Amino acid sequence: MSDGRAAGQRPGEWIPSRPTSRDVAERAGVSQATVSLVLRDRWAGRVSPARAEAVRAAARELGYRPNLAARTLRLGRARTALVVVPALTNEFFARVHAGAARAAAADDVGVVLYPSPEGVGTAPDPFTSASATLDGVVASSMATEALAVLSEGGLPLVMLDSEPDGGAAATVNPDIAAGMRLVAGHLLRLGHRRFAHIAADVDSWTFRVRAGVLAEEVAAVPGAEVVVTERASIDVRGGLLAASRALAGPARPTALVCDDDLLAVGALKAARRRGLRVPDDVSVTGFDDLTMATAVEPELTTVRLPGEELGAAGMRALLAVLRGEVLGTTVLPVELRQRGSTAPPAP
Amino acid sequence: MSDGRAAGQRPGEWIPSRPTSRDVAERAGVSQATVSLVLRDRWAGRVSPARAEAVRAAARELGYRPNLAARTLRLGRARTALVVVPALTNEFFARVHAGAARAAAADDVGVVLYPSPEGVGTAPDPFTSASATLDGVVASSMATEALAVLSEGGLPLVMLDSEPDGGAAATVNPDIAAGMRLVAGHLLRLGHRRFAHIAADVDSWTFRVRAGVLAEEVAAVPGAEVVVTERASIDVRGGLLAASRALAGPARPTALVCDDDLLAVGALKAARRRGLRVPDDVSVTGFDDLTMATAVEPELTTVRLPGEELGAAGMRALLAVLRGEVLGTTVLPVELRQRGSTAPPAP
DNA sequence: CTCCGTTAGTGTTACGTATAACCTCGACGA
DNA sequence: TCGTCGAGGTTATACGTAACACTAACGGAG
Repeated sequence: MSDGRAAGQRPGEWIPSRPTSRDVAERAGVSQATVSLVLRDRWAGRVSPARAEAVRAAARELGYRPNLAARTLRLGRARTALVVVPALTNEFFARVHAGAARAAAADDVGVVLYPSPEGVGTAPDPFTSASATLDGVVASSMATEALAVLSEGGLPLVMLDSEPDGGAAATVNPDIAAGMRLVAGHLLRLGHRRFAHIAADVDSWTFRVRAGVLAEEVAAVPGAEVVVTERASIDVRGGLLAASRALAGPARPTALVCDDDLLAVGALKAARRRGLRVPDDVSVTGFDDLTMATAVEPELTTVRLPGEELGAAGMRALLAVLRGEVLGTTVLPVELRQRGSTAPPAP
Repeated sequence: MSDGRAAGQRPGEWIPSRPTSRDVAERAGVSQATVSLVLRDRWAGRVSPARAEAVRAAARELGYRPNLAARTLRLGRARTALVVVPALTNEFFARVHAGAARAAAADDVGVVLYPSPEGVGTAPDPFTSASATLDGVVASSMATEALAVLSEGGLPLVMLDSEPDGGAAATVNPDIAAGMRLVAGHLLRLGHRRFAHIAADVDSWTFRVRAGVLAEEVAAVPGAEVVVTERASIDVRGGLLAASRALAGPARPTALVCDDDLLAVGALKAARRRGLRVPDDVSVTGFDDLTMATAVEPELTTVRLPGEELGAAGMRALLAVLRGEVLGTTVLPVELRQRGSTAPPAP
């Protein structure tokens, strides 16, 4: 090895070697330590302004970027958080991510997104497959089994739309119970008495709450009843199948309460296939207020969950936990968006 | 709250000190070097099976996870690739990511997803905001300005659905031209002669190709014409507005050719609002074959782009480039999905 | 008995950064 | 005159891992 500088034993193949802080130091005629001080803005009263500017100029000319691996190793923390979402395909979680990324960026923290693949058991380990060193985790409404995997990481964990006091360092939830109360109240006031619950087939806290509150609210009105509950995978097809089954029963429900807009869109299709008009023959409601909710005809009455704010609040909670603060559960308000898919039942 | 595991942190400054390979070594009664050899599976003929097993047991008991920052620093490569998508909200790019992640995992490489925020100029630098050390980049059909930012990273770059020979180390494209030819041929055979092009308002290669091929194919048939081209932001609302304008013109088109399913769904709504029936009064086509394409009524005739395969092929290309291979452009086949939104024009 | 190859390890180093600890020099007060 | 102080740096080191270079023991061949 006649290579002067990096005669070291680089394993593997050739790597385009980026300039290091030492290269910058050499070019600026200072020591590596000075470069670090200047570039980290720790130079007040320790480096003269002229030299500081020289260092910055050298860095700019070389296109220097600090090696994140080395920085992380040295500092012991990565200024990076992992955001875990159950599905990327679901627009709601894209919003959650956007909010989390925004909040993190405000604190100069980066975000790595981990979309948990279907079937958590078979999923690759989020902590290594995310390939970044991490300081903490924000995870959205996961199934209980997925939650168990996450808590093994040994990292501060903030849960979104999850059971309060469920072992996480903090929890941030949209007010799911209030959302379902709004839906039930709206439909009951319209005169509906026979409900079907098109439920998600995921065993997570948020869906248990939805089922519980719906049952509760309906039971509070004499003569009202949830005549059938059908479970469905959270996509349009699942909603279609489940709603078809629900509508096929003997005492046909007049309102289909769906745990998710995707299910509701499927329910819309199911109703149409059975020759039922929405909302004249059957009302349909969803959850989330996805773009799709206003893309379909009629537009969906749905509960708007503040996805972006949820992600942002979750990230802020994580950053607070990392600073040593102790947090409990935060609850964010939700809204009912009344649109064309709900109306009084046919007499 | 009283969970023993997660509550193990003292108040104040707590550094999440995970066990290191040295801790494992001590517990197993060997040197740190041996731990590294065993855990990296480099021990064939260098460590006795008994000791190797002891090391693995110690690692398991301590819950040891190698420090990725240290490993990356030592190796000079991260076994991590960045996947850049223009929008997370778009299901198509979720598919691209899924494919890329799958292909990367097969080679034991991790993936970090970077959803380019709106307005690339103002976006935080993808390379630092992704917070991971990276070996290469796979980027999907970006606007030309975004591409410029990416090429500054000094990393091997594979572009998806982009201009061949556009400066990337390799390019993988769905056969967009063939897709548009299928759409145009289908509509022309049905008898359509007056077309509107509902185009994306993004200046990228893929959309220029779509416009070019549509114009070309239509011009090849006497009497056929693209009577209007409307640009729209790639979402349902954008499609609605653009299609409204297109349908308001004097020589009303009988077919709305949309650059994206989201635009097509908007077009469906626009037609309905104007009292036009689809497909009887006007035909509509899209691109991508999103879930939404079959959620609407009528279901969309659209070009299915192989999103997952695109991502996987892109990642395989990147890995090949990292191994030193030289690649050109790969083209993946596309399919026309004929559904209910197209029919012969009214006489 | 010596030489050599093999097996089974260990010692040591470097990766690039951040920072504590140290050094140097001129000005200044006593 | 000397000690002291602060400004303006530099030197040295540690972070955790991977792997090269080395060693020691042992057995068989010459």
